[in-house]
Amino acid sequence: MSRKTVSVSNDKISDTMRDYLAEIYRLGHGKAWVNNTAIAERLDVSGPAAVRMVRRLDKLGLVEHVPYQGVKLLPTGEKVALLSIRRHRLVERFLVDQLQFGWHEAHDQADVLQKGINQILEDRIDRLMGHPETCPHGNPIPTKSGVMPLLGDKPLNVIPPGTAGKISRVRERHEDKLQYMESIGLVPRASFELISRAPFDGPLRLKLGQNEQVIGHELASSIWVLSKPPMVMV
Amino acid sequence: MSRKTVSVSNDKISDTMRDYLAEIYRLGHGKAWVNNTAIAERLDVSGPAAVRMVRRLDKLGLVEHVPYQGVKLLPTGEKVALLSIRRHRLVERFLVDQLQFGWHEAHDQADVLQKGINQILEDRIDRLMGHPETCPHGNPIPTKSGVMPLLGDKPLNVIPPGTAGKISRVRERHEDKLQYMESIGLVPRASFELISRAPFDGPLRLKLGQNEQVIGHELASSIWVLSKPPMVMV
DNA sequence: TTTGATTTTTAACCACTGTTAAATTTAAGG
DNA sequence: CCTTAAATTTAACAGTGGTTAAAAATCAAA
Repeated sequence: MSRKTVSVSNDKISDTMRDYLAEIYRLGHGKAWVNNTAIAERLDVSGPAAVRMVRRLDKLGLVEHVPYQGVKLLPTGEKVALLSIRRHRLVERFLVDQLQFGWHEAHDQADVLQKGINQILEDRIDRLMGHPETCPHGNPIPTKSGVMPLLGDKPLNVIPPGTAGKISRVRERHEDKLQYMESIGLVPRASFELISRAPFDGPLRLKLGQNEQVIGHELASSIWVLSKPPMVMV
Repeated sequence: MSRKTVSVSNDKISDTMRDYLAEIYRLGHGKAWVNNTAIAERLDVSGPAAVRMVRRLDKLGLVEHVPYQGVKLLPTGEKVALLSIRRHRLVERFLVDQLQFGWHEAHDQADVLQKGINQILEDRIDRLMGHPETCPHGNPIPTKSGVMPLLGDKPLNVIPPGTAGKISRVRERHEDKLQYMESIGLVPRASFELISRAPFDGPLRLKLGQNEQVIGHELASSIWVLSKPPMVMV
């Protein structure tokens, strides 16, 4: 074991703390400063509750908190966050593949079920699901050692028309939007071809399977894809 | 709906309270007085913690507590207890049938997983498991309306030699004993025939499948069976 | 640059569930 | 019937995680 050990003893970190850390990761994509009002909103708690927790996490060396500016994960905290996100995404996978939940319900239901998952259950689920690599929305599942796999994908609204590829993930939290996307075949692993993109953040036309769909710019920005650049006429 | 409604608003009852209520049911089989030192032991908390909780449950009208004597479930509390036990047993069933856990691990693991189960998940599990009637140990699963089905079974150590029947359930909590019982085929739904029973709480001989087994009196008292009385020579 | 609005933090509080140490009650034996 | 041991309850306290109201800091606009 050459890897440096996490410097906070594991049982000092409560489930609630893990929830906060995971949410900080999600909000900052692991890097950026996050203001704790956003944390409070996401976790549905009051501002002061978030402030106090953030300061506690700071004391433990899990995050860096600069008053009136925000909070950022430190390496130790990031690892805790990633392990929590791993568990969350495995549970989502389980809910959708085994318990017949829809992908639009997966996130919230996973928040509930996750409270009852320990390491034994997590490992069992991982094994029974065949060590899945992504959650139902296409997000990669961090490894057991706390590393987030990189996909190298990009949002649909930045790639040039003519590009073909596969949808990698859907970064959207609203249930109704998720249901709509599913209904038109906008799901991870689906093949697509971007036909055109109107300027000034206008709508996009794309081919999905046999059909052609037109979607708004905002929706497009939540759809991430893997693609080769289009052939260019010389 | 002619049934009288539970008189305590549901959200006044915490998960911890449900744990206490369920444990009181298990200790008193729903009827007898239970001393709260026993509760404390089962839930692995201090005596005072149990005392305070019992008094709180008393205030809510869920149990009757007589100081220095013990505690007994009132109808409202019993219903809450039974619904908690229902969830517990469904989760045990799920763990064993779906997640490949052994029946000896089921109880403790279910205590963990149950924390993450809400009504939606419970119903889903119930449906996917085909509305099972018993937990892996053979205990009946209370109905959704909070009624415990009666089995009419008896402990093996009180039935007369010569009796044949089926094992209905195994009331044993020790993991090693459960594993042993499973290894000799002493599991719910197994057919048996009691060959002899030595006096003075001596060992019992019984036929299980093709084999004959000898078991101690104490073990026998935890094995409950359904049987017709033996033919008697006149 | 000063003011006023907004964001963020501090202060003070509450509820729940756990703890240990002390007091009390019950029960049992001489 | 009294004494002592054991069981049970009370008292006092700790930690977590939530709340609202007030204070302080930041930001934007006049």
